[in-house]
Amino acid sequence: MRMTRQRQAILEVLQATRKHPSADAVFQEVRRLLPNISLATVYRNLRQLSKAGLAQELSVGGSRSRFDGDTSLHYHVRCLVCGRIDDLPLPPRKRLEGAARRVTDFQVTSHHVEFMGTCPRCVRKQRGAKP
Amino acid sequence: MRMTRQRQAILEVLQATRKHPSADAVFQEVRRLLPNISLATVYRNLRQLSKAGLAQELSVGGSRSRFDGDTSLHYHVRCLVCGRIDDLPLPPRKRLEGAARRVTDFQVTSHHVEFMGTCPRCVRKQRGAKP
DNA sequence: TTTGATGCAAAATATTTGCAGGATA
DNA sequence: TATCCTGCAAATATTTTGCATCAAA
Repeated sequence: MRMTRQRQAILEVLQATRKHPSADAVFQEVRRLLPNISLATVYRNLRQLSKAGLAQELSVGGSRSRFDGDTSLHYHVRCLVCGRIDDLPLPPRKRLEGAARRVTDFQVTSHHVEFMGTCPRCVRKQRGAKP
Repeated sequence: MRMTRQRQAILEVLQATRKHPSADAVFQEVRRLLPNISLATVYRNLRQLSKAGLAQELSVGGSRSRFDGDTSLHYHVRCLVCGRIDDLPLPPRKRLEGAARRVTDFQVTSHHVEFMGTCPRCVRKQRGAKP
């Protein structure tokens, strides 16, 4: 991966803030250093940097919302290959919220845990595809 | 809230599946019952049902991705009022992944915890706005 | 009846892609 | 120099909104 001025600048902006900016917010900030940079470049680099492990995308799983008719507190697993989401029959760790309250001044009212990995179907596909 | 045929149908679809469908997937499904329903109605209802506690939106926090220059495993708190996201200095519960593996056939490789609530600034605003 | 809800189309937002030219290793 | 990368514009994708009309309570 080439370290272009644009990529460099995006990475710097990302590492200099604690604000978890959106792509557009990164764009606005980087623009102050490189006024000609384009939003497309920011998008491309955010994705590439995330893939390379130099940044991370929050609430992974793409841009579309997913809905659940089960409103009880329960956790999810998401397949990083195909996007499939399953429920996880795991008792919720309500006590995590207590731990969170001790280290933040937010009023914490709920939490959610998402596990990530590969679903059985995609595991099989990957195994079959390699040889 | 009026229980229209559309709302009824959307709710039924949502409760009949374990697939955590996107808005469009719900639309396609509901269409089989009510061929004239519009996508806008589905969106409006998904939002309203979620607000009413009859459904829930996964990976809450809106439609835009957020990025983080800190790639270490750490948790986040999100303000449900203004969208602000803070890091949480909480030691990651790596052992959660073991618990997850015991109840799913996904290959679990990582996890993320997001707490939700209200940030101090919005708490103050709400207090000031009431009287 | 009253008023919230719908369908349609258009607008607003968010993200991705094709392509010709430019910069990095 | 060989590619990978960029900027621009156009294409997609996703979600929201205005408005006249409809239907639930």
